[in-house]
Amino acid sequence: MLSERRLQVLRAIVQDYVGTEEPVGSKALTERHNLGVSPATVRNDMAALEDEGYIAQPHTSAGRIPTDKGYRLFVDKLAGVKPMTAPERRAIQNFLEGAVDLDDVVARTVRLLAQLTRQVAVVQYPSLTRSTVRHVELLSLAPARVMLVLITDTGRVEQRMVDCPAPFGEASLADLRARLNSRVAGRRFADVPRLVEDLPEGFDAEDRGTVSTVLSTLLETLVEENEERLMIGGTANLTRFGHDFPLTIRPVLEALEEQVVLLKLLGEAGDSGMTVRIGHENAYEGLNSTSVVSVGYGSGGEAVAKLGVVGPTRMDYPGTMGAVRAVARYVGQILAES
Amino acid sequence: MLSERRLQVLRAIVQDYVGTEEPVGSKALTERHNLGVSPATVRNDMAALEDEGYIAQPHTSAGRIPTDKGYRLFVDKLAGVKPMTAPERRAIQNFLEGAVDLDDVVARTVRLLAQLTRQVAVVQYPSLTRSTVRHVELLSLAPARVMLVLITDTGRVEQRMVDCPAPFGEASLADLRARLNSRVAGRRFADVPRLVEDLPEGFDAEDRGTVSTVLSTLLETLVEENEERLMIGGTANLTRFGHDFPLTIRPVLEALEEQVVLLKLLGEAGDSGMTVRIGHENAYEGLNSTSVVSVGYGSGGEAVAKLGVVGPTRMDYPGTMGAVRAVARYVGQILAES
DNA sequence: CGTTGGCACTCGCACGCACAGAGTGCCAGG
DNA sequence: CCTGGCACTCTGTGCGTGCGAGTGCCAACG
Repeated sequence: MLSERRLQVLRAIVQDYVGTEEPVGSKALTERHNLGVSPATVRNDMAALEDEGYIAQPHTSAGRIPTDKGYRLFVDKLAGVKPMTAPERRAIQNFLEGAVDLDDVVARTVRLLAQLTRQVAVVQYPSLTRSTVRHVELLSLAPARVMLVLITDTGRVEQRMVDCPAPFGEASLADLRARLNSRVAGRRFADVPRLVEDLPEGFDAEDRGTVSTVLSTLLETLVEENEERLMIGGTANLTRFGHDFPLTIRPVLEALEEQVVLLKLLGEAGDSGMTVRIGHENAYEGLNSTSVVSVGYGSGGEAVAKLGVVGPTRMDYPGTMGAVRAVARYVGQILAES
Repeated sequence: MLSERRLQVLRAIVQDYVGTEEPVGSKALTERHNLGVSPATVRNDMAALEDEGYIAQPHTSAGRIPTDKGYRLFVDKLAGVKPMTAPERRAIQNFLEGAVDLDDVVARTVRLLAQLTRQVAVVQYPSLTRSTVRHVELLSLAPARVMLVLITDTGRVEQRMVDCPAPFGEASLADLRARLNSRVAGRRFADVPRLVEDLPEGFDAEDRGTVSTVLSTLLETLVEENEERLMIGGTANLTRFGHDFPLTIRPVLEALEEQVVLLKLLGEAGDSGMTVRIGHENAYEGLNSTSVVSVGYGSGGEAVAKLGVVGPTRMDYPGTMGAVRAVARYVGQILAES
């Protein structure tokens, strides 16, 4: 177990390194933080910290920089979440309240997060799984062609074409529309399959095929759209990454283009509370020199999607976590209102 | 006017520089291209080309590199469009045909373009202005709350909430839905305002306010959605930009995040045929060291939107133009089929 | 007059080297 | 356990040098 002072030294190292981006030495430490001990003592502590794997030196006789393990300890034990100031909170709220629709909410959230944290922001669209159906609309475009429109309680709209096995009259269509909505409106997506299971039985034999086709398309939509979409922004902040550009930045850009990777990244994060994944804790190799701070957000008490930021492991964790948490909270409010 | 040989020299310089990324000298030129003259002669020609502003030297006694003006001449007079090979064309077609909906078509197009050109791809969603209305759907969510869903012939769906000034019965809603669709279904967006102008007159006084509100929301949607959206991809290719990273890449990333800038960029390009904007020809300052190759694409004969790539001025123009043209052509086909 | 070979000149760049500065590890003493 | 001192190890930087690529100019040639 590390002594109290050694933890303080680690904290000081992380703070200084995040600020200066340069390896920090024993002398500089004692000058900038009044630890009450001499550089020599700090050197001993640093040697111990290095033995434990919390810090490392890039080359012999250079200062120390935190390792992933060091950051981990810092985040878990040494740093709190820095709350936003009142003016900042007000600014966030104002900015988000200007949104006109769901797309706009997401877009504004991305901009906001990127600006506050000066890093790359990632925001997942509110998930369908936990959402409820507001309305299902069926439109006849041709005798054997129906358009299915699904409207969710988060204001999202999905549409699908359905090619029917047989012509389908307007009357039958209206009938189906009515029965379908009476069963699923207001219900959770997860419950829909069970609720519509026996629906075809109420129809004439000739229409039954079409009804089944429409229903299976609906179910498909529910599942498929679970492969959720997301929006990213603030990629220009990647230029503040480090000195050795191309090599560091390229894999990150590639990861950001792969929605699958990002979704997995967010998905792996815990469902409740804020998650911080540091460096090699990220499964995806390209993100080994980045940290991901993510948190769930949602309209009610429970989370329907996640948002977060991707930045260098050398980041201001307390500040970033504060910003992420605050934004998530206010987005939740906005979604609940609309 | 430049002699034939001098143009050949310019062409050779551009080709070599694009390939090697290094200033090209007179000796190397005569070796790699058999111009039939000696280095000394080429030197004279190069001096002349430099006087005219087509090429420049980074520092005294280095080779020459093309200027924006040089690239311009190259593109206009010296280079054709390199057609895609048959296998490439087949690959493009296969890849695009796998798309399941409009979003997917656009997403695939972006990926494809980025991969083919190894540059940043930008694809505009098919524009609404020139599209036609397939269907307008009205849904009653609450007594005084209607949801308006607009479906276009390109398969795009837009929805809007409408708060009615007075409760609006199901019967009136069905009536409005029917009349509205009989007037606008299949018509061009541009014609819609004229077509619905006198629609409120056919309704009871108590409903007239609501009808007007719905109609004006519809018109708003048509206009607003003209601020079209776009999708970008292949940003990882920015890492192949040049040697002096952060400075070059940052403004480009910033520009790419500003949809407004990109839309303006595409909008400024000519409506028909391919447009190439080189370096300082781009109005936006951040893109002064990039070239933009864009072209319109559309489902019928006429263009409904644009797509293109953004890359360093030092790019393979014939190849890039070939890829852009081919992709635009096949996307048009796909859109026409669906 | 255009083309050519020759020649002197100019830079940028890589290399070697020495030096200062920062930081460490270790040790002996308080 | 803390502290001051000391020797050691690196890296980054500045400077001088030599090399090579490339240019511009000029005189000669067809």
